[in-house]
Amino acid sequence: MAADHTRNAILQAAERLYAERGFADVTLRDIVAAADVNLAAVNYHFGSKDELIAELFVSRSLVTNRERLNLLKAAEEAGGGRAGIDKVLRALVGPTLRGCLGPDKQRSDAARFMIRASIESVAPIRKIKNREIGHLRRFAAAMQRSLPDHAMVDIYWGIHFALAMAHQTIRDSERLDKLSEGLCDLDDVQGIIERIVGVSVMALTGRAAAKA
Amino acid sequence: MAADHTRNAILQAAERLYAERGFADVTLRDIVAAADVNLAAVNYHFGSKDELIAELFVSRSLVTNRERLNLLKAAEEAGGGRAGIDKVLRALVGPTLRGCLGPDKQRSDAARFMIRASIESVAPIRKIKNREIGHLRRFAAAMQRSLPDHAMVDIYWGIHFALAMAHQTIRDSERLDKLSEGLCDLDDVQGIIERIVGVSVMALTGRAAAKA
DNA sequence: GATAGTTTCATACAACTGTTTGAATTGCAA
DNA sequence: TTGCAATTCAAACAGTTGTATGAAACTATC
Repeated sequence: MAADHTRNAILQAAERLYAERGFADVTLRDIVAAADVNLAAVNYHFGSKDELIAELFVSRSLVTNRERLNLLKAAEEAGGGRAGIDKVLRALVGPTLRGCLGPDKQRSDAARFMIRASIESVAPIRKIKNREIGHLRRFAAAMQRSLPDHAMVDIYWGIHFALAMAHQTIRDSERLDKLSEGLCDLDDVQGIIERIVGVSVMALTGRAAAKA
Repeated sequence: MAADHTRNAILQAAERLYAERGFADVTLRDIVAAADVNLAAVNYHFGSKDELIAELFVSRSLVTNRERLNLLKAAEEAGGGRAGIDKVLRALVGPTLRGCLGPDKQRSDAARFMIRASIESVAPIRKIKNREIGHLRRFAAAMQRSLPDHAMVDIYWGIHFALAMAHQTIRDSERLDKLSEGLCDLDDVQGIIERIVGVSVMALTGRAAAKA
């Protein structure tokens, strides 16, 4: 249908503008101007501004979550139902980091949008984030299979810390870059992933991780 | 002066309201109503809404930063100019965590305000945060004295990860609580500090930390 | 107790926001 | 072509926001 054209133009323009300028100072009028559609089109196609934002965020989250679970599944199948803890953690933090870090120039609107979403915490997105707990539980279960004699409480703290490091690196890569005067190479995504996985494995097991 | 009364009433009301409801949906009119002063008083005493927010944030930050540096200084003096890495890290993450975690009921408006400030990222605060790098460098220097044969790049990553864990625990304690179904005790502030310090020390040295 | 400076107040302002409306247009099926 | 639904459009709406104004009420000094 031709109507999809308008819908997609709005989604694409919104994602780009939010990625570039943040949620706070992008108005519907900015979006419709960029998408070259009428102001009323947003409410017609999405119901409200918040639903537009939510749809953007949900669709992007689904992609990341699917990738995470695929990696986890692959790792567990390769290990006969049990994956090494480093592999589980790599499946947890890898997709997001790969999506959101790396050289600025090649960062997609989608990636920058998700970075904004994690920095700015706007109402419609905040509500959705609360539903991601079910997703994390599957990683908790996998980690328990990987470390059968660990207490669950330590596993939860392990997930929490791993996500904290990944998240903060995405959120505030600028501060680390300034603080270290460029010493910390934020374009070396694979190196960062290994660093975070390494620390997380040590946090959980008290000893160094296997190399990737 | 009697004029200070109005100023302080505004500051106090603003802090309480921002702490309770966040920056997004507290207006100047809410603040002046709670402070029982005239609408124009905010612009008269602070210049603008943003300057009011900035003043609140700066004054609260100064308190935390001073406490951090006092702890660091004390630890270094006790160690003859060099503090154990665990003590440096405890000085870095302890004050914020003690201020912002612990049982809800006893959390002050100031603490909840700072939590909001870290979650919601509003423009006037974002600008100020960029100036905190000088403060962090003093911790980097102390860590270098503590671990003289470590590369600076690892020390920067250590600071980054330690702050990441502390910050995320404050930001998203709710998610961890839900995920772990209460298993992770977020009221045990000292326990959390030791957990974060422990992981950070391991991340830096590859071995377990000394007990507090 | 008059005066000058500070502080308060009610009110208006100007701009911007997301949303709604109802008519015009388009696309498609019969 | 006709009829009907889906879509687009310009315009207005209703509400909110932070800020400015100028007069009034204070306060302290001489």
